[in-house]
Amino acid sequence: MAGSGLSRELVLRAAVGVADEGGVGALTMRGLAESLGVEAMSLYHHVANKEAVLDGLVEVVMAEIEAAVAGLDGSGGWKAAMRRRVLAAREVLLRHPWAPGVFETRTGTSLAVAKYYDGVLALMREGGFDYELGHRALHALGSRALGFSQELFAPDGVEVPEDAVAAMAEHVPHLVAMIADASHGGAVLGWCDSQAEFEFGLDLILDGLERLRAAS
Amino acid sequence: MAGSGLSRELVLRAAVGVADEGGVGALTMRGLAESLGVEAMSLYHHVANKEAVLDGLVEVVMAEIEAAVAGLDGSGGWKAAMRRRVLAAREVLLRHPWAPGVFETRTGTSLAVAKYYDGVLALMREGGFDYELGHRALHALGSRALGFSQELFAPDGVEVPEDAVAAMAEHVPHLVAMIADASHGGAVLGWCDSQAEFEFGLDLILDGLERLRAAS
DNA sequence: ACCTGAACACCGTTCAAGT
DNA sequence: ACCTGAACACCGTTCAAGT
Repeated sequence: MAGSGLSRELVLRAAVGVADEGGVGALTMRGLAESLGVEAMSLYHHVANKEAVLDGLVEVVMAEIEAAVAGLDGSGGWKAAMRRRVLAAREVLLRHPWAPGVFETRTGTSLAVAKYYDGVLALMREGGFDYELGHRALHALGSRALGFSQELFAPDGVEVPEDAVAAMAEHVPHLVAMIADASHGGAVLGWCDSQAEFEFGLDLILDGLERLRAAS
Repeated sequence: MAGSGLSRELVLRAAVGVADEGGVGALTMRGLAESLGVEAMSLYHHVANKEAVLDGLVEVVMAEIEAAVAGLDGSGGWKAAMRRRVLAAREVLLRHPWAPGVFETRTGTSLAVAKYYDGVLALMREGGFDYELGHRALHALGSRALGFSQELFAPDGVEVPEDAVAAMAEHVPHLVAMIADASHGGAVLGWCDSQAEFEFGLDLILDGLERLRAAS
């Protein structure tokens, strides 16, 4: 009777909301249910278990990425098109900072992710890659094709307290000198413009691949 | 009286053993205690909490890596030396397949990891990098400097069942064609020689960096 | 000082019962 | 068909008590 109207979609949408707000650590079946105004056990009528919720999270994010990628300009050669695609995917992931961590535990089983990489491979095929180089290119890009890479320090722009840096200083003289040298730097390890760094690494790989393609 | 003689070191060594056998998922305070023939609460006299155990795990693995890297041949220029260093680190990580996942949740706070990257940066400095390019190089390498990168499919050599591949086939035509084309391939997604793929990606980045260094 | 049992506040999940 | 309360088998961790 005009009841709750719970559904798999509603559950997953709520799960994304919970994760966006508090990270995957905050995502519990009980908490998720509460955010839907329902009892925890009701969720099990729409998803098999928590693993299925996490699988669903990947699906939702991949759908957002596919939507962002769908309307993209394909001109300017494979490299330019790939660059646009990756940076569009990255923008989606930046809205869901918990997503990379979830992806890492499930790539390999997700059809949505496989489809995305299929599109990436198609783009390279059109650009003149044979399957062997395309295959290696996929591995060389790795998660960068989806717009993320492991950060070394202070992953999510976390500020490292000044005294922790001081305590480290004598053990990592080169890192300290590097920070001091950085024109854009304060004395924190979280100073990096990670977008610029991401693009640098991406271009390094794309340029390398283009060189190999041209030589093949 | 010749008692248990528990210590932080013993606890961490046992924790590595548990993780090696069953993954981090199998690592619980209660289970860890049992593997030491002790009550769970005894652990808290030697480590602050579970987070501290995970921090310690990183320390232990980094110590293994530093030991492996210490005796390495430094000849042949920065690129050759770096390649040897990264592959030596990778060998250690292959013995602890759970380690990358733990690293990803704590790089940024680990002094041991910072020290390792300090060494990597030192190597590049000696090879003629200025701090700015060295900085970018660290980000471009990312976790590859430690010997691991995100795998796209079947992360740990997990075999994807044949029927799952068949179900995917119509949605990922290029991936299917790529697999069919692969000379070394059966019809599974887990076919890759991931060591060769890792080295390909590593060399792509190292070659790109050397080009930039030489031009600078 | 180090170790322990009982207890607390959480988890995911099962099951039998409700409507 | 969908939702629920109680219960089970786990967690990490605190606390007061033992030696």
